Amino acid sequence: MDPHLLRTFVAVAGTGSFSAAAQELGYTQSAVSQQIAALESDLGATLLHRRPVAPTDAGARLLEHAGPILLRLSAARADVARLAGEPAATVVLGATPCAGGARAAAVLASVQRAMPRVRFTLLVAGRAAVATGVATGTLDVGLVDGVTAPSDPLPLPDAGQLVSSALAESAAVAAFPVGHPLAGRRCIELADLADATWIDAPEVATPLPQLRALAHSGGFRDGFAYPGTDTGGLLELVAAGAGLALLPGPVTHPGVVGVPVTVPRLVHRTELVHGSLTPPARALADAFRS
Amino acid sequence: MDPHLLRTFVAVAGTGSFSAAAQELGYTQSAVSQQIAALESDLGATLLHRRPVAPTDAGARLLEHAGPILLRLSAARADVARLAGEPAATVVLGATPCAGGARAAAVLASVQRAMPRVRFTLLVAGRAAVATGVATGTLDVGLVDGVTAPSDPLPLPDAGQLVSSALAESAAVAAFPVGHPLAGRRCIELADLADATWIDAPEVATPLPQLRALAHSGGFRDGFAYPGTDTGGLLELVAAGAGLALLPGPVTHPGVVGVPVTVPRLVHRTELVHGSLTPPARALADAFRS
DNA sequence: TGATTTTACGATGGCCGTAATCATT
DNA sequence: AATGATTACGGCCATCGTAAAATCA
Repeated sequence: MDPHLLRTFVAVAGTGSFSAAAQELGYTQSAVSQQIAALESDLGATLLHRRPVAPTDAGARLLEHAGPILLRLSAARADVARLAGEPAATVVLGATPCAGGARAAAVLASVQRAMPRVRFTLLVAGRAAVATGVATGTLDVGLVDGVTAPSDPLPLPDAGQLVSSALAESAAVAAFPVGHPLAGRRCIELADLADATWIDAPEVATPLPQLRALAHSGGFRDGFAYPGTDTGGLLELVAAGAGLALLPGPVTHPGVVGVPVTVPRLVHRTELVHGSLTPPARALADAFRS
Repeated sequence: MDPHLLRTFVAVAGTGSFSAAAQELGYTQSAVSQQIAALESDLGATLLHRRPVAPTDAGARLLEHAGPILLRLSAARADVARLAGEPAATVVLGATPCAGGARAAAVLASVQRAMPRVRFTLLVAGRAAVATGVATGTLDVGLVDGVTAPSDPLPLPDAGQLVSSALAESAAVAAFPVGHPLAGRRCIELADLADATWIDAPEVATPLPQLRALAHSGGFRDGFAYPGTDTGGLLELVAAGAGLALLPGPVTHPGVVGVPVTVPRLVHRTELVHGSLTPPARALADAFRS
């Protein structure tokens, strides 16, 4: 199972086309066809239905493994490179929208002042992008926020020895439109909200699948998807009655009421996450922790 | 980073010799040398010191990744094979020594009676062996026991979607030789034992590194190592004053006193663990859970 | 019929083994 | 010296690209 074959397999499964995958990877259609054939013969199973091309059961199962394997592979490469290469003259901090606030900017600026020779950069991206970026070495340090139970860490993709430490916690708040029957409550149980319609805003609120996991429930019907990274825009949708959302911290938006979730007690936590650190990156991480 | 190269790298690092690794893998010394050279040139870092051959810092880091990657790779292969291959006529149950007790045998026998066409087998092995066996498909179902906090699952090597569910829990008990100053206590805090000498018996008691993690302490000095799988033998050592041990359940052995650990509250739990299940393996798993 | 995957085939490159060389104890 | 890693070299196999054939919509 050559990683190359794995990579073209996920490309083919992702694009749903041999030719598109070939173009994406800089191969010939023929080469892709041969690679898939080789992989299938190696594993002794057909991985893809052709015309239309879609993963078989076995292929779908392989896909679940392929992503993490490829991720870990590049994490290993980046990890070794960081340890063996010359000391990097640049440090990139990745942050999710909510985590990369004023404090992040201030810390970054102060460390930059202390080490003028090193170039510090801030890069805002989604949760998954920050986590994989840190794992693969694209980012030196990550700031990730999300909602969990107080004793549990934030769920991160497995890419080896990622260190994460909590920086701050605040209450997790469910956002209702005014006039919603539950909007008057002082506090609320998550289970009561399983039947409501929710907005799936994975970048700025809590991803729905995670919400279902936290509540041990299959509910939480999703209405709109909100791929944006702007809290205000999401709250507009909530005010308009498009659905509920589980957000960090207090909600102050016309037409929206925030109620803290008490059972299970949920917190919005921002965590600092990193792999092995170059010296300047270590300085940045230490600055955040102090 | 071809998995082949990774595999020979861990073999070389493990044996501490190019020639030994070559023999182990069925290669020539020359081939191994070339593979290591290729890997080092690919990663742009020297991974091994030569003469004596020992991993460099970068090599050690790579080793931390290589194991899980290789494990996951074979897990993927096994997973696909199980899903695509013909229905297996044999089911292998792996169990750690403490977990594979009378109940395991009884359940196995009853399922065997119900499905005479399928061959059910019990295989007793260490924790790690059972877990990796389940992950790589060598074992269909695993029974693993160990000590943790009540709310935490047992730590398992990451090999994808392993399902684990608790079967039974009992108190975790620290074993003292009679006459030990703490042996008279009704209950005990783990932190009080950090300065004591412990026997490292990873197969039958709690591995010391895990103990340190549970107590958030660097203590727990290790005296003897006890690689065996026999509780009686370990308790002989305890009685002789060789050190303490953290064990499942009540201790009844001459010269040894057991005291339950209360802070943090620790339990000895046996978990049922499996990946995807063939139908007969599913029957076995269901029998255990009911 | 047309788009798309598969097969055929020749060329290139990679990898292993044999054997000679080099280095360290 | 002797053990053990590296380098040199030749042969084999794998994989890619070009191009023709086959297959499904």
